[in-house]
Amino acid sequence: MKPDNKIKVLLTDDHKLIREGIEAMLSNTPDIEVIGSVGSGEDAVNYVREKRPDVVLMDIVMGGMSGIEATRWIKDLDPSIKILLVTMEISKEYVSAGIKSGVDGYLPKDIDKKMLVDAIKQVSRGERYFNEAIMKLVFEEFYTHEKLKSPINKLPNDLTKREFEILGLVASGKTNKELAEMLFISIKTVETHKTHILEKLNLKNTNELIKYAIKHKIISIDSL
Amino acid sequence: MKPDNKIKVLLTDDHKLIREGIEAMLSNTPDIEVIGSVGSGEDAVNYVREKRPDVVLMDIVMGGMSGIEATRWIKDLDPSIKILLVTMEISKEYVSAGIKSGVDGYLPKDIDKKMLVDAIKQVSRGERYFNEAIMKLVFEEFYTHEKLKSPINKLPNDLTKREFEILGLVASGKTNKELAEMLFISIKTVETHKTHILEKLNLKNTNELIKYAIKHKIISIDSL
DNA sequence: AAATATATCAGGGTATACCCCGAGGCCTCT
DNA sequence: AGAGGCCTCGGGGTATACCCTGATATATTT
Repeated sequence: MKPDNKIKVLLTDDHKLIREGIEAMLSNTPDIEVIGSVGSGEDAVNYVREKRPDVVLMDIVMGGMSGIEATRWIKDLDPSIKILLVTMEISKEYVSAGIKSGVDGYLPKDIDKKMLVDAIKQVSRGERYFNEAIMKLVFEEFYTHEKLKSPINKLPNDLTKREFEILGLVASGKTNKELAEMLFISIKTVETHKTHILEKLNLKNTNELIKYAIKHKIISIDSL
Repeated sequence: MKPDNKIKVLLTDDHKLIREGIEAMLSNTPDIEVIGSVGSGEDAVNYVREKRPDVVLMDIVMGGMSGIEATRWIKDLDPSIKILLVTMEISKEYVSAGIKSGVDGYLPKDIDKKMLVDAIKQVSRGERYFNEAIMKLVFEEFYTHEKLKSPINKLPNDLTKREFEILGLVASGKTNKELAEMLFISIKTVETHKTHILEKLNLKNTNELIKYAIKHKIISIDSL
């Protein structure tokens, strides 16, 4: 972008009043120019097909095509076009769906001029614009989602304390000898424990034990 | 929790020094009592089996079972026990894995006393403790993950076709003898291939080979 | 008091994995 | 024709894992 070129912005909102409000807000900024203003997602996509704005301010809730859907289309046409979603309230579904469709930022509708200008400049530079509230929301969703989808690991609870302890260490790659040394017991004892573990878990050897341990998340793949 | 009962805390870290440091930090707090201090994930799980702490402070990186895995096991035993992960540096993988395993909070190791006490009290009330940096990190991961789904699992190695074939079979649990029989080659040849594989992948033995294979999706966990 | 579970260890054995060395046949590329 | 990579195989060795049979001590349970 040449320094004398303003950032070309397209406004999309089915409320004319809001479009005009935003346009007024941006009217006196030196680096930003509103080059268009449309009232539907379809129009936004068509507009982008002909003229190429740098940034699209997109309302989420509109009659017809939603802002999310329009975003998908526009990003498919030209991923370099930056899209800022604008929304009344921050909702989980919209944030997640918006991210999936490839938006570059999220704005509340009650934004002030400075934030708006900052956001537009930021995404036009290729950065993203998400405020704390959004990130917190994403975190919450991520947290509950990740937690719920974690499978319940059946525990081989007929193992004794010592056996359990050894199970973890064997799975992490320790040899019998190493175990004997680090636990201050003889190799024979380690072998006995291991034999019992293999019996109880119905396994054949250390190799199967490792696979068992990974499958049942006794050790994690990340730690490998 | 009765008001006259202190919050019972278990410390888990394989560095005794750090355990003692944290214990000293918590020694003069009226509402918190350190009831135990162990040096491994296995010990933590076993300890929790007998005594029931309210909160477990858990190091992530430990010899043997990781703090993440220990968390999973403890949460499976008793989800009401709150777990705070403690880590040197904040890493994407750990945060994500930690959340999946059900942790209630995340602490950096260079925490001061006030933050530590706050975090413990907060999770013991059933709230979560994650700071801004963590949430931002999760957001970043969520964003890139949702946007770019690039599950290209390439194998950055110079294994030959034959070696690769054998890698898969070894990982699936075949012994050298079995391989020799099913491939109609001698055990010596199998050994040679395996030696080359171990060299090229910088591994030590079959155990590590299995872990490597699982990590790199050469064999799937489901097939175990 | 007796039975059971747990943790410890030993002898003596076999099977397997892993190591170091060398080597011949086959292919492709230069 | 030579060089190099790949696949094949061997001798001979050590280390480790695994198996079988027992044994002792301690603690818990019945």
